[in-house]
Amino acid sequence: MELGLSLGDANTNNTTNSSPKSFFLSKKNVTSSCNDHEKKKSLGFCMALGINSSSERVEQDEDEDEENNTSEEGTNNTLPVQLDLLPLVPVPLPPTNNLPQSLHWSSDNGSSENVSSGNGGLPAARGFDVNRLPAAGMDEVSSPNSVASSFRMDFGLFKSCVNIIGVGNKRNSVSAGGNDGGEPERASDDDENGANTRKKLRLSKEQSAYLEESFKEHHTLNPKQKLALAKQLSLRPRQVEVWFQNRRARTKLKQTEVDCEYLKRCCETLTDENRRLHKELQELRALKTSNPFYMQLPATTLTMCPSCERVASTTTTTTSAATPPITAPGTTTTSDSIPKAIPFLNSRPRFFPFTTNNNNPNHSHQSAAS
DNA sequence: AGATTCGGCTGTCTTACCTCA
DNA sequence: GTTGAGGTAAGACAGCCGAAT
Repeated sequence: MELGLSLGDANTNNTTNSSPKSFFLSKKNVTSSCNDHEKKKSLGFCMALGINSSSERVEQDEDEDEENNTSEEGTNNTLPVQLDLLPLVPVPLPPTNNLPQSLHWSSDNGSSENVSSGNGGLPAARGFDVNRLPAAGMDEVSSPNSVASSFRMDFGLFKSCVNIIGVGNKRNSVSAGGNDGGEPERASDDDENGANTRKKLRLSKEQSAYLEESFKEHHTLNPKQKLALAKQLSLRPRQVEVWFQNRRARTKLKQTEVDCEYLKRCCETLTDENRRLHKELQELRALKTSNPFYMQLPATTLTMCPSCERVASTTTTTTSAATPPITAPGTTTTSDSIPKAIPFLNSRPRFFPFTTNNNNPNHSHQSAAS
């Protein structure tokens, strides 16, 4: 099911034809990605921008392209439309040189690939990446709890199998029964006592930070990367896999929240604008009744150019041309003023998938708003 | 074409930790 | 200062689905 939120002509069937004047709320993504969050916060509506979860796939594909060292950068013909929901806010990335050491992914061809070079490998996809929010820095994202709590976990929680690596712990590799490098098992993790209890551990600060940095570079891992990361962090590959799964899910959830908030603001702005225009219309009608000469204005028909979607006017002189134009105070009927009266629509965000043919050489319409 | 494998996504459970009264 | 309730974040898992083989 697709919900079409049309901002354009109500007469056009935007949901069925290819005229992209509306953006859609994909039920698949809305229900799935917002489900947990809506239970808690009831944000009203969520939105899946783009093309049915393609953004995640885009990141994955780009990552894989990096790994394969393909030279097809920027030549991807199947590049999905990236809809920037929010204004591009240049948020400085935290320095990545605070890693314990550089991340070296072993690519498939065996060559070691240093990926800790800033955000060079990051897909510049989202205009507003929740991972780069200043308030969602490394520690805040990965570990909202205090540093002390993390260290408390490291040294105080594990009763029988504390094995410290650096400052962190190695409890997981112990409980894995020496499964490092083994294939990820989907069964529940039995600890060394054979108890089938699902013991939950807290990753150390260093482990979380390392995983975060890895996630900034690659949102998905190939088996080799997963094994290398698990070995480096003394975690089970399954743990790394699960961590990335959860991280992706939470990133998506946060992005959905951000998108949702932005769309709510857009909706409020449009509602206010609609209210204001209704009020203006009422004022014009009132003026029309009070001023009988008002209707002797040259009839001005406002039409929208289907090509550039700008308002044009055609004046039909049905009345005396000597009649001076009378305009209502504060209101204008010229073609220039109409778009200016709708500042939001003039500065509409680029995520509206409008098709503009302004570069069309055959487009001879003299733009009134130029 | 159907079976199998694999990886990602989603929903849910569980646990650790924080806040506050 | 201690404690318990409530909330939240995060780790873990099962099930499902799509793609690849």
